Amino acid sequence: MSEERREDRDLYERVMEVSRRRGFLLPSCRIYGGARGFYDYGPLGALLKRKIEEKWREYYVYREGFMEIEAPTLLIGEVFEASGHVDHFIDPMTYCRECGEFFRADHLVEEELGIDAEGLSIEELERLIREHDLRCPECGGELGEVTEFNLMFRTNIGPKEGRDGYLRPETAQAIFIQFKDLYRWARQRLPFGVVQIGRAYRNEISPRQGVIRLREFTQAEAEVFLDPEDKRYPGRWDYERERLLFYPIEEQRKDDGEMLEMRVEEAVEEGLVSQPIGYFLGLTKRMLVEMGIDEGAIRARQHLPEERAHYARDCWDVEVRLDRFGWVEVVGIADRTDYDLRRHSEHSGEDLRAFEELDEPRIVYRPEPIMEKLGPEFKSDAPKIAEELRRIKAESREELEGGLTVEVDGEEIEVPPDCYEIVEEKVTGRRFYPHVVEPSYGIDRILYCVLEHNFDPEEGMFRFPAWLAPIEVGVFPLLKRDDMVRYARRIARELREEGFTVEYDDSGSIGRRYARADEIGVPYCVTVDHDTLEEDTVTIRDRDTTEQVRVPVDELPEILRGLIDGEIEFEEAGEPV
RNA sequence: GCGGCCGCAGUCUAGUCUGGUAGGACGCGGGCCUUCCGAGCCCGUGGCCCGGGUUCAAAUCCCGGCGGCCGCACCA
Repeated sequence: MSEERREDRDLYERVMEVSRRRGFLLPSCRIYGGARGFYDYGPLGALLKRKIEEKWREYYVYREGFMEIEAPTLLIGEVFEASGHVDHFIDPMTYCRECGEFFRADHLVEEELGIDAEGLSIEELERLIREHDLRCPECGGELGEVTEFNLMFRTNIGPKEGRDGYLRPETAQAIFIQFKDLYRWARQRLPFGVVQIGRAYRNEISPRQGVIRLREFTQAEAEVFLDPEDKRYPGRWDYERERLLFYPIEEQRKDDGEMLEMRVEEAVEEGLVSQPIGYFLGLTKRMLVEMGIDEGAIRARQHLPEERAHYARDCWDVEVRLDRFGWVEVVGIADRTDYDLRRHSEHSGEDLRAFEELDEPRIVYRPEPIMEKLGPEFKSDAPKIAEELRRIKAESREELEGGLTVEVDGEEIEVPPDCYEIVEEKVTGRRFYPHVVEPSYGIDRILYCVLEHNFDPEEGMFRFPAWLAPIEVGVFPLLKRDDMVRYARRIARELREEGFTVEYDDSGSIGRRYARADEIGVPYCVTVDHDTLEEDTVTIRDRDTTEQVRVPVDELPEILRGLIDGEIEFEEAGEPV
């Protein structure tokens, strides 16, 4: 009966059950009844997560050479005002008391009354709804109170009121606001990349699906700064040769739309994806496959215009197919253009532009305002006019002669020639806002995909790639006898000193210990037996074949390292048993 | 946030309808056994999601909360 029931449960349920029982993932705050949208990583989960993050670093930091920074998760309000998150992340909501339908209060007022409701306060929206007796557009029911739905967690910094702060809804902003220093550290040369791995927070209305939608989650983001005039990322690796399933907007809109399988380089050539996005799609696919995710269950799907974020011009998700949830976004690669740097420049007053030196300096001409003339002539408008004049550049002196027209506050103003002096200026380069292509990884989702895709439902165990297994080596005495126990403990200690994650186990029978190790995906188990005591050799058991080889104890660390790094085949690791 | 179903040791579950104070299996810890693939035997560990109400008495009935699953909505 219970066996039958076990088979009824879907993969998600089984994976989560093992994960909970063996300490990968557990609901937070359990003794207080749990907290939706929050999960703890248990001992094995924390190890696994670290290995995933480290693999990510291998790709982005060690191989691409991107700079890694780590910034606070709590940032002051101005940052998110500039980034657009305050406007785009806080929605006034209302709902129907009859049918329970949920609405954006401002959209509803706009549609029903035909007025611009943007920026209206909660109270004003509430008043408009009551005054005009607005009803539910679905069923005509009475509407509930208007509440501010705040996707960002807001707090105060400092005592009392203090300064506004938000827990970051994405890690990216911290990178943009440090652009000046980062650019300098990159020797002021584009392209360059900056990464960050860290927590981000979103107060989701209704988080579900375990670790797939969390209120606190881990992002690994890379911001790749590119020259908009040559918006390519010349990667040093061959990820563009990866084959991938592409699901572009046009196919999604067709009734019989299908995914197109091709190499990244072909997709770039055909104009399906931009080169930098393509490069990181290919990179991502290779990384996911390395983590044991099924190649056929990975695709690149382009965002439809209506689902794009406020900052994105184009965005492709890398999705992984899961048993229960279908295609799930695990990585988003967005073209953020110069949106963020421009906004932060405008809001902070800092110039966050890059500079490129020209091969040959150019001579340009510009009007330099003469304030003694401008002042008496235009009074209080003079400073603004001067500012506008300084913006004007010309190829030749003649273009500026005989007076100029500038626009100030929407008004055309004629500036007579005696109000400025034409000066010659040497231009040595151009200043511009770099564009940003952002591959953004949801580490928690990837971790769940890794669990599900490496889960063997027949045996009820994880078959992680050896390098990824949270516990790399199990060490057991064949019998729970003092001499074997001592020997095995010593081996376990020595392997730990060599940097392996090791589990020593002497409880129950040897078969039970292998089974326990299999369940959490331990790739190799070392057993101390009678021969070990005689001749200092041990057996290594391979998780996936259950075959064993016998090796000398003093070569054990080296052999295990080779096995885990995939440098030696198991059959060649020692004498077959 | 709405509606439906649900909540008992680490896991799976009997008991809930009909109120009388919780039983099993696996796991886990210890012991025996001395054994290379979840063996056996003995001992032990551990539970009614939280709060309130009804009642002499609540796992059981009622209300509220929290949490889980499904559908809707939300997920820039």
